[in-house]
Amino acid sequence: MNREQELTHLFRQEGLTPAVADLFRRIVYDWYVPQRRELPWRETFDPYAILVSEIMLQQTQVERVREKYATFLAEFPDLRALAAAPLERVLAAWQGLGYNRRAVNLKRCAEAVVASLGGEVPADPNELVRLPGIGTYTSRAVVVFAFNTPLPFIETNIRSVYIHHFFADQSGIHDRDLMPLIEQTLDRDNPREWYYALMDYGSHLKRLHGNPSRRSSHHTRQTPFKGSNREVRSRILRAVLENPGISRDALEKAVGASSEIVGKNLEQLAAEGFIVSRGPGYRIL
DNA sequence: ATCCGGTTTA
DNA sequence: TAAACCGGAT
Repeated sequence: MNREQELTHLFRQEGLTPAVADLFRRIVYDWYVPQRRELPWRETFDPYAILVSEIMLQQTQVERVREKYATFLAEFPDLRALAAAPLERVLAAWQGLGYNRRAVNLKRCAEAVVASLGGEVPADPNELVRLPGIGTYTSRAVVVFAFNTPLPFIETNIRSVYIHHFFADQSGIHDRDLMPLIEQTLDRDNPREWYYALMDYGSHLKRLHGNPSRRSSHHTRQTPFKGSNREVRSRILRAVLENPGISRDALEKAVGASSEIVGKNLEQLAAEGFIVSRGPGYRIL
């Protein structure tokens, strides 16, 4: 019986005892130590840089973030720089990452921290989660990675690890059943490194075992991008970014959608703080 | 053509 | 709970 089978067996026999937790951590760390991914945001403890990386990593693969992270930080090296920057520059730096409202929210975070939190990223997840675009995952991940604080949290790679080892032949698994296991197996001596290990190992398991996270009750499939409103929206934003002051007519031509569709999206983008109508045309707020 | 993923709003 | 939100890799 190999170590993984032993883990499954022991877990079924006695539940998540300290011995089972130890064996589990050993399996994860033994895989991780020689395989550790070198990622730029793992080389800093700057809470701002870590916040930037976590926002970028929402819904976005590591390889796509890697380069943008460096150029973004070069242009906006700290919270105050980002807070003071024109939104137009921030959105331009964001192009290629997708989900542009993350960039708007990130800038708003910077403004809020500078305006009312003394310019320091809070070390308390309950403070962080009040900021725009920061939910339960990001608030805890930032605190764990920036301050090495032992807090339980879950995202897709972590989910894969726990489903693979503790729910091997089940599906429809809810996060509420995973969180206690995450809590009880947390390496309290070095939570930052432990979560790196979980994430790298989980990413590996997906390639090896066909994404165990699909067996989560939280797994969803995105509708096609082609022909979607998301596509129209991104084209509008890009057109305004590239042609400040663009007229409504030119915008409709550039986007290739009906006047009704463009108008509806323009309203939404304005309501979300992306775009303003000024003079004859449209520009970034 | 299909796959991947946190947060917010309804 | 469901639906909306992006772009690049495969």
